[in-house]
Amino acid sequence: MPELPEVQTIVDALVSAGIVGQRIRNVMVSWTKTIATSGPEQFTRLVRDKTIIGIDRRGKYIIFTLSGDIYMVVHLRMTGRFELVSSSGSALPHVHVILQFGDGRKLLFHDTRKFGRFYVTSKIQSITGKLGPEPLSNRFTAKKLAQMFKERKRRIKPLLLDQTFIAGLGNIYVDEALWRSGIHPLQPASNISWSRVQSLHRAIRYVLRQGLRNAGTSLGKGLGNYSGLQKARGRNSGHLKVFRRTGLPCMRCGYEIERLIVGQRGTHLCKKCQKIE
DNA sequence: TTTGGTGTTTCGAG
DNA sequence: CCTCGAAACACCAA
Repeated sequence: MPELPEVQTIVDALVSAGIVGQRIRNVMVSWTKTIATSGPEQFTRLVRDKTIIGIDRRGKYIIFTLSGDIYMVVHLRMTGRFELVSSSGSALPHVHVILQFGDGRKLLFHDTRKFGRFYVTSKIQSITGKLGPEPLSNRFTAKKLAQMFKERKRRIKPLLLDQTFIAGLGNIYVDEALWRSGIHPLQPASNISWSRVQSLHRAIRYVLRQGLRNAGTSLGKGLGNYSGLQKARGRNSGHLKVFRRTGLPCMRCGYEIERLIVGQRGTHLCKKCQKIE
């Protein structure tokens, strides 16, 4: 599902496709609830004839900066995806929003499970203000992470999934980062040793950069699974060490990978390599 | 056929 | 402060 590397891959693809500079000539909304901040009519009024000035990512949000000091922000949630097509129509089912640009191309928002959301706002802080730090920024250091863990009694996995604690991590990359750093998902955050915090900090940045380098993680072949713009599949699934490897040998020690539920999420770990301290 | 698993966020209850 | 569970949905595998 789209986490930081997948969302960044999509943002990069949109920029490469020359979407920045395009004027939004026409808008179509066919599933009302996809627009979170207003009804479809007002949404159309707000974005039509605006020019896309920039496309950025913050956490798992895609931020389109539009002319007129407004932002159109998209969260893909679980199955949201974009497809860019030339003026002729689309064959995909579950297309809920279409933006047509000045050059005739259309950006289709496709979302099988309809959890994805569009927001329009003039104050970007209303969306991004609550998010935790960006894990790939220079300001996110091991020291900073140790400070963030201090006094936090919560279990490490749900904490890392909390977007107000740190932005952009999801189920896949959290399992991978915990495996790499040898930390048990149920470990209370406040008593992780300094050397393990350093290791986790490195691991988070490593797995995210690896995901980015491989253009994201695509699993399975169903429509619900992540793919980038133009249906491009990510190549990262072959690099996963624990996620969805239940019953297979740990790639570090050979012990069987187990699956448990932590905070209502499927969680994969090696109990030999990942112990509670 | 039916059931349950899938994963992101938000909200309410305890 | 915390944790849990449900809801928003459709699909797919068993």
